[in-house]
Amino acid sequence: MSRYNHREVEPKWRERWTRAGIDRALSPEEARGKPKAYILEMFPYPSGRIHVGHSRNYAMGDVIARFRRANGYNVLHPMGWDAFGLPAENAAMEKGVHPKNWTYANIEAMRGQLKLLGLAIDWERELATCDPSYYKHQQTMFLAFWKKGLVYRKKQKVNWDPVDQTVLANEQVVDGKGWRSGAPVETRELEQWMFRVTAYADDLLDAIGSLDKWPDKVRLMQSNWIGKSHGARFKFDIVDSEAKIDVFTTRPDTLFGASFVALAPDHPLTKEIALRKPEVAQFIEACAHLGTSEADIEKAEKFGVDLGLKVRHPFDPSWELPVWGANFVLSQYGTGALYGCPGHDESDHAFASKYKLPILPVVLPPGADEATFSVAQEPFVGDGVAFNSKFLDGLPSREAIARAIAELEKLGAGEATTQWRLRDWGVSRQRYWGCPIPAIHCAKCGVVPAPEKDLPVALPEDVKFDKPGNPLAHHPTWKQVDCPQCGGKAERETDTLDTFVDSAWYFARFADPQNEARPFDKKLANYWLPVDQYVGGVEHAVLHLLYARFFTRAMRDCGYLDSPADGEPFKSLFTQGMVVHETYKSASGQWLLPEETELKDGARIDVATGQAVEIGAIEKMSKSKKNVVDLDAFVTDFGADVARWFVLSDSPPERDVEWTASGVKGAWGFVQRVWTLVDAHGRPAPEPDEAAPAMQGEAHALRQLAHRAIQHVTADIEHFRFNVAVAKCYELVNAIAKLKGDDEAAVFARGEALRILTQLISPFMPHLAEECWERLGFEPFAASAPWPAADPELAARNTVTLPIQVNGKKRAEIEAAKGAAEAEVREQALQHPSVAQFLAGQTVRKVIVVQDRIVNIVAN
RNA sequence: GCGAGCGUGGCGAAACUGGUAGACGCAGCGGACUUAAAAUCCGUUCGCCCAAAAGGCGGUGCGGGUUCAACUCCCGCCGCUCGCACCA
Repeated sequence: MSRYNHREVEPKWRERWTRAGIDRALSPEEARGKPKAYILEMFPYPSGRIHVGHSRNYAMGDVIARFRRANGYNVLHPMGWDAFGLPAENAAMEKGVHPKNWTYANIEAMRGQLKLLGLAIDWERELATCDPSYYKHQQTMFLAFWKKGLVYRKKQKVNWDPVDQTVLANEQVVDGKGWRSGAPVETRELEQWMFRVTAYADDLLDAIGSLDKWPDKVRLMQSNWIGKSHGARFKFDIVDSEAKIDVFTTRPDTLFGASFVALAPDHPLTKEIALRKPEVAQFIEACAHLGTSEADIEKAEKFGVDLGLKVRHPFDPSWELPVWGANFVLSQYGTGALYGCPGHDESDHAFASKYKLPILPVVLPPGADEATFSVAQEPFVGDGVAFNSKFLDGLPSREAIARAIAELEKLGAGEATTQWRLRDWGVSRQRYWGCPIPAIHCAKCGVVPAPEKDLPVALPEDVKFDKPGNPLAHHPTWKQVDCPQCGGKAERETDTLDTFVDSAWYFARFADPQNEARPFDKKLANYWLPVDQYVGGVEHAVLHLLYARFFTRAMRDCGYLDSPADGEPFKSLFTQGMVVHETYKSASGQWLLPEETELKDGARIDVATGQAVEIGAIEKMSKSKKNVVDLDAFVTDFGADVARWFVLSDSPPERDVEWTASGVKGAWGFVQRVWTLVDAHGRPAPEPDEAAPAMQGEAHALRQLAHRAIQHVTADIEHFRFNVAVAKCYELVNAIAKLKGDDEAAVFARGEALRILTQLISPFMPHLAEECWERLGFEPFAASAPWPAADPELAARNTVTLPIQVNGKKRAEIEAAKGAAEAEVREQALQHPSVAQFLAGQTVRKVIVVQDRIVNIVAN
């Protein structure tokens, strides 16, 4: 009897796998007709070290990758590093390390840690986005996009992060704060590089419908983000002026309920009037001081100022409406101006109530009475029937909208339009540690592309981080260059690309990561894409996934790839839950690592001081709260398999799992138990196709259970029900342990069950599986063995236990042949003694027999 | 405010298209082995009634409904989580 020693076993098998090269993805030619499966986990940012919390994401992808491989797929399961980004520069400033050295040292450390997990990854395809051999191609594509009109420059108000000293995309502003720094965002006007994401707005929205293997939640979030609304855009003529005010509305049917027009504080007209009207200038000033955080918005009252202008109603030139500046009008949405219809819009109602503007009802809710219906207290925002609206009267809202638009078009005042919430993606970042934008500014020629032969435009390495701002711009010589057009003195663009650009196409690069001439070979990309299974956190539901969808379309339209033709990079997406852990705080208020505490007499104490520890919320493992469990130490103590098994076993994969000592203990115990059983069996297991000796009783029952387990676990892995698959494995182990005896039948059944168990746990605990595989007399690898096939006859049930209910309450059980005739089952049920007892003195009204399921007798 | 999801034992959770609620794990309890502990193994565990067994009653956040049958479907509440946030 030998105890399972993971410290020897795990490294041994990893070494053998590597030597045999079993994790290498085959070329399309080598694959010879095998179907392909591209399994990918969102690649990590090399922040320093990996903790067990990170492992869940990779463990899930690895289960799928190994499962697909066992099922005969040519699997691509690569790993890379999202390696550009601010933390490297912060480290440079804090510790004086060069971002490059810091990043590569982290990659080195994290690669070693990831390898400890025994992931079936094709490491030959590893890439880092900060490597010039990677970003060179990104620059090439940037130029191609530029040529195609998908890249442009625009002077724009931008979100400026005062702490990180850089521009942020709208998507990176969370509650008015920088997503990374947490500092309140300011606005600045800057010349920006933009990606024309809106060129694909319609397609990006429509295609969401075809992403049936994405979580509904993510699809909804993307739809909302893109935010398409249909409506009308039209002009109001300003009284005593040639000028007009352009507005957007989704409800032109309520035009006869208009009582004012409102402009955004930074609308050009508002600003113009502010020059001569101090109260308007004051209003603008007041708006600028309003915070944009959640709390601020909630308590921000609507306010405005009368601009002193009048406009004519498009349907009735004699009807004049006042023009106001209002704080609730957004300059970035629509035209930055709207007409207020207080009767049928919440904001307009609040505004009109405050400033005593007319509130007119023009839409009658279904069932309401025209004579008594009022909107004085509450606006009605739903659909109904137009009234008080001249030629619209009597039309249902939908028709009234169409009719109103037709009228606006006839008058030449406006037209139907579509409005998007989605805006183009500003990608300029005033940082050093990012992909340089391959453009040159020439005083004579303007902004010109860097010549393709000069790519990559590489980052200089001799940079200083001694002052705030962009070190590239401060570099003494780097930006000096000759204009490729006129040959005169010119300057390089010093902005770098948002790191979300790097991650918007890395999955395509994995198809052909060593290609020097091109981003990737078209044929290879066509072969591997789309990613069949993508696994990552929900936090990327909008940003990364939207950008990747945009990029794939842009790459397709610039001729880099043909497939996926629909431009969808990720066929199936799974968003996994986090690993959470209790947080601990010392008496002095410092966060403590779990290992800095211990349980003593049921209370948790600080090891250093012996004082009680304050136990905080159970949160996502994070460095800042120190509620992390280091991977290396854990693997040394318990092994990678225990970590993998545990993070997949306790909770459904989409839900968070709490890392607990007892859970670890359970997984550890299971590993030992499996090994003990295999080891104790002490002889080779039968080959999968070996004929079984005749048997009945417990041995036969074990065979049945094992073959059913194959069916269950197979379906569970397919459907991402890892926790249920794990439970089935426990069940199988319990059954194997129960079967005693050393006769031929028992030995066969046990050996077969152990072989099946080994194969079923192999995607989850690959090291243990190999050790068992070898002990059972197989070679070379459990990891390369075909997935076990269930014998349909064994897995099938020939008898079923049927519950018998009387009036919906279970009273008895009977054994019946599977598929037994209804009449037979019915008789058996009615005659059952405990059923008869309940039927005494009652009349049977009805007997419901659901085949192989249940019998219900209705009596009274 | 709008939208989505969730709510099941002491805990994490199972339950396929409505068909035996609580699989499996943790913790607990009892036992075996041990001088003892750890480890391991075996048994047991939703609550209530009954001395116990047999058995019965109740039970999936709350209140109603549909159905022979509801964790599952419908209506109305309550609570939690996430996303969006003055989008005209």
